[in-house]
Amino acid sequence: MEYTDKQVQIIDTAQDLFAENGYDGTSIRDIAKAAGINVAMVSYYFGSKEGLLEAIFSRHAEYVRLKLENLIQDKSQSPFQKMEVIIDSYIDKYFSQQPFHKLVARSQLSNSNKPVKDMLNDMKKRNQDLIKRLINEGQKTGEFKKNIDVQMLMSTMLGTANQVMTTQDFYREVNNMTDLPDEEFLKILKKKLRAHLQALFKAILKNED
Amino acid sequence: MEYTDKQVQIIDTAQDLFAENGYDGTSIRDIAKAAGINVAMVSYYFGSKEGLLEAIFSRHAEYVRLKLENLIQDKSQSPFQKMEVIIDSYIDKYFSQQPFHKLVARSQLSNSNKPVKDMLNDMKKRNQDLIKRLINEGQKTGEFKKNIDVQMLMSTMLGTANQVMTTQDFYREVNNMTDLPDEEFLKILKKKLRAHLQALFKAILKNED
DNA sequence: TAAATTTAATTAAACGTTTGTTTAAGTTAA
DNA sequence: TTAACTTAAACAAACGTTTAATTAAATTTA
Repeated sequence: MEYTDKQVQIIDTAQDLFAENGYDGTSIRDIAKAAGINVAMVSYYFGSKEGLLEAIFSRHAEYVRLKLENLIQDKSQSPFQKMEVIIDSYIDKYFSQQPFHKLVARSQLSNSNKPVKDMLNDMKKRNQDLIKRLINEGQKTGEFKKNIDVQMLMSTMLGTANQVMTTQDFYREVNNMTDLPDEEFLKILKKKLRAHLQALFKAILKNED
Repeated sequence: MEYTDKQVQIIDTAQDLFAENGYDGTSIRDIAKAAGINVAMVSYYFGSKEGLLEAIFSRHAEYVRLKLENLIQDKSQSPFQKMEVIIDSYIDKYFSQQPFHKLVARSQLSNSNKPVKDMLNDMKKRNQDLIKRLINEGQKTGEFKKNIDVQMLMSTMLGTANQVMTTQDFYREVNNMTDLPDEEFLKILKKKLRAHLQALFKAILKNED
């Protein structure tokens, strides 16, 4: 699916507003106003408000898949090094595209929007299969332990990153970092999260040398 | 704050509907219909729809605090044993009160409802302070490691549990457990999650003997 | 205790907004 | 001269909340 500049502009705007105020909490008029377009354009281009939401997700699905596939085929890195890259790029993506990931989290919690949920599930399944292959590779070389629950492992990565992101203001308050510039605070938070997740993955995945 | 039976009935109904369809996705008329009351009763008892949401959270806050405080003061268990109890009771609560925890997750993602967010943050801060005390205790006895990021640790517990809960249907599908009875599936899932979290906590907290 | 009075609970109807979507007229570009 | 785009206006439906009237319960008075 290809989109014109105007359509992409609508998608981007809607993505931010959906993430900020929720799907139900965002009206088409809000989107139209923020994007500087007429309310009828959403129906014209995407059929409906729900169609717009689907367009938002489909635009991301392909990008993620490609990136993962390329990484896994890379033969210059060991399985655990690849795992570290996955953690890194995941955190980067989480923080650089917070609105989108908030939207994903919201959509997973929601019961409506069956096509959207199916799309998210397909996305996740594909990604998880790729990671499973990576783990199998590491088990063959003896770098990884034998019994690994891939799904629990991924739930920890996604869940922890999500939790840290959604409660970052709380984290900031508790640690007296409210007077720090946003950028610097996020840098520290990312660093902490990265170290934390890598320690967790190491404990679960790696065989003691 | 004390509530009459009728008020509790409204709170319980609203809690389920909010969790299922979101705050914005649930109308006062939906709540009234499901609870078998008139639409005006919500405004009459709780002032507004938002007031109802606050009532939902305030009812839980006290309960959690009491339980945690009692556990920590218990001298018959070691710090790590207490930590295991915390994980267990957390998982139990997560699964037995899924609608409520979905609602919490939704509310944390949402930007509106400042009083509600403040209440959630207070709740979390109190709980985290108690757990911090528990960890300090374990560090004094030498059972726990020195450098522990309590907030990252809690983010992993809450985040992982949340992620597993919200994507349980996906977990079920991928592992070919769709024909299993609900109850049995949840039992297995809880067991896996418990083992997973305990392994994580052990790796992060405990000193090698 | 019985009746009278006050307070609380409950109702249906109506309020003004806002919602997603459609229409029909207009503009721009191919 | 088509076709694609863009618009303002209108649509019915749903929203949270308020109103005023009515019933039920509690309290006071006789």
